[in-house]
Amino acid sequence: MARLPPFFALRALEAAARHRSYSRAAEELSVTHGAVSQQIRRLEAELGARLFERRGNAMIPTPDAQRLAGEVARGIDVLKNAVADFHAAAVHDPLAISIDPQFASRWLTPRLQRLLADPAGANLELRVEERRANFVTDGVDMAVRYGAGVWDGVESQRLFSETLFPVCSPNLPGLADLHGPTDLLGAPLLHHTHRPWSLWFSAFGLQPPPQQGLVFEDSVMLLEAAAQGIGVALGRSGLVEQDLRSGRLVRPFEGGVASELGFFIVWRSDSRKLGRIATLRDWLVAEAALYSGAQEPEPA
Amino acid sequence: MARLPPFFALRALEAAARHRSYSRAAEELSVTHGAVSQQIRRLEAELGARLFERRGNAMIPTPDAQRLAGEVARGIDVLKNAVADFHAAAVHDPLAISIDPQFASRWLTPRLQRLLADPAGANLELRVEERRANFVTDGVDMAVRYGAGVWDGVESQRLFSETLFPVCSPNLPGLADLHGPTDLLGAPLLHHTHRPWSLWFSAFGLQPPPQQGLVFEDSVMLLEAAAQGIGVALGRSGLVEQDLRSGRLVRPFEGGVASELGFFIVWRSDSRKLGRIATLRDWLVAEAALYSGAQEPEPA
DNA sequence: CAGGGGTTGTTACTTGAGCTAACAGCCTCG
DNA sequence: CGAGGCTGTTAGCTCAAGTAACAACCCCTG
Repeated sequence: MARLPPFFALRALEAAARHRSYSRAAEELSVTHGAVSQQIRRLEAELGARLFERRGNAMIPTPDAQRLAGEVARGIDVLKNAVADFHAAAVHDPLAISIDPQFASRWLTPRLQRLLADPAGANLELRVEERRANFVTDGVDMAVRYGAGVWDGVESQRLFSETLFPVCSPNLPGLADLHGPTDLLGAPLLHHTHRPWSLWFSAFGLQPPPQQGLVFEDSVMLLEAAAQGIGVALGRSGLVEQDLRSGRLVRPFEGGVASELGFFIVWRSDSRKLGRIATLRDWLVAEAALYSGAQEPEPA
Repeated sequence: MARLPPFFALRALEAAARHRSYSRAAEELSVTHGAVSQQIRRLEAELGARLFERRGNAMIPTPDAQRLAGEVARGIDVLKNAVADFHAAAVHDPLAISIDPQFASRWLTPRLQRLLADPAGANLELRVEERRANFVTDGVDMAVRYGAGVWDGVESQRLFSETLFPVCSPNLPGLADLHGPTDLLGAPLLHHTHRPWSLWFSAFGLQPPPQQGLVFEDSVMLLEAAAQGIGVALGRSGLVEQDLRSGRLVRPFEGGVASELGFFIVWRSDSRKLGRIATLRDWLVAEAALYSGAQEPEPA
């Protein structure tokens, strides 16, 4: 492929051919006429052909130069459009959101109608996916993730603030002897894969017991076991509220630990769609605050 | 219209996206990887968006960057083609020749078949036109002109070498008294618009008489008047040969002046089609030498 | 026809964009 | 775990290219 002459020389040619004047071209390109003159002279040397002829005070392009200028104009247009489209994409392209499946099904779906009716819900691309999407390479603008709210190179905002505390059946044997955190070290503990008891014990400066015995992946099953009086489970404020109200579960003693874990809205602070991200984020946060508690989803 | 980012930055983006590697891109662009890295960083700053993400040893473009790169590639292609077409035009475009009408009708037309059958006659654009075409602005590659062979900024080669000498009727009164140039000063002179007697007299260091009396535009009419014994005409070797052979005209005394005027092939030495011009020029010159004399055309 | 305003040609000089070079950090693979 | 390969980053330099200023030329107008 033939080497491309200096780009600015081509621009100068194009502008000069259009204006039929070096001075006008120079003005348009914000340089002096001398610069245009030199560029075109160099271009003529490189192409091996005269491109302009001076006629009085006008510069007349040769037919060949005119044709070349036209083609160059097309090329420049393509480039300008490419850049313009890139910028426009930040405004018009869907806001791609990678969403935790649990969050999507248990929390977002019931609110989807409301979201879509709101301006914040315009032009979204909701991707419900298990894996943690890569913001840059996957073209994801925003994500809803479960975790401690600390991820590399992204900003995040907590959607729900949740408290962890022990719960058990009101009929649990030895319930009366449980008066504080230390007492739990000897009690039968029910474990959960993603919310280990260690979160609780370490908050009180205690060495947590090994995560052994019954380990549940599903919170519903965990709480069911607790309700049956098999042991003490670590409950989440959002999830056990109903059971506490109904008396199916009780708290052996007061005192909760604010959990670091939870659902977070995550985004890159250098995203080009920051404005739209903020709008949606604020809507989600407001919505979460509105109905705090009972409907919180369970992470995978 | 949005400002275009530095062209080289766009090239770097395009190459890097294609290779998925700054090093490969740098290689292709004949710069160091650092240059590519900087260019893309600047481009990211200017566009306000990440364009690449490092994944292990590969650089993955974002979907947006990929799309932009594709468009940029198109733009670059348009430019490359524009330049390539420009170069190709020198080889494939018709050779445009501006031809003096007299030359075309009296000399070239009878040889047109031969010319077109010859490789030199391939892909020509013959423009028969009175006015002197401008090589640069009119896209003319070559011309056949009548004159002294001296024009600004162009090269030329004489097609016919012609000699000027006095001719008259063998029955001209006082013919016997004409023995040399000086004698003509007193003789009745027949004038021609484009070949004044001054050409003749000044060659002998004589002050030419004023161009008054009978002034012809057409050589045929001029020679006709001379044959009728009205006066002495300045004859051209190419044109009067037949009349001399038939005895219709005679030369009062020997001695001719090489005329500077004549038909010339004219071209620009900086033409991109120099090779093809030379081929055609040589054909014309050879052809003119072949049949020198009788068939020479008359300028307008 | 002189002269003012406008245009391009041309040159020496200068400046800063952007490249190189070199080193560091990180990844991959054998 | 080390070698080789990739990109990130910085300092520093280079030279491509623009400026500025003058010259030449054109055109129009009073």
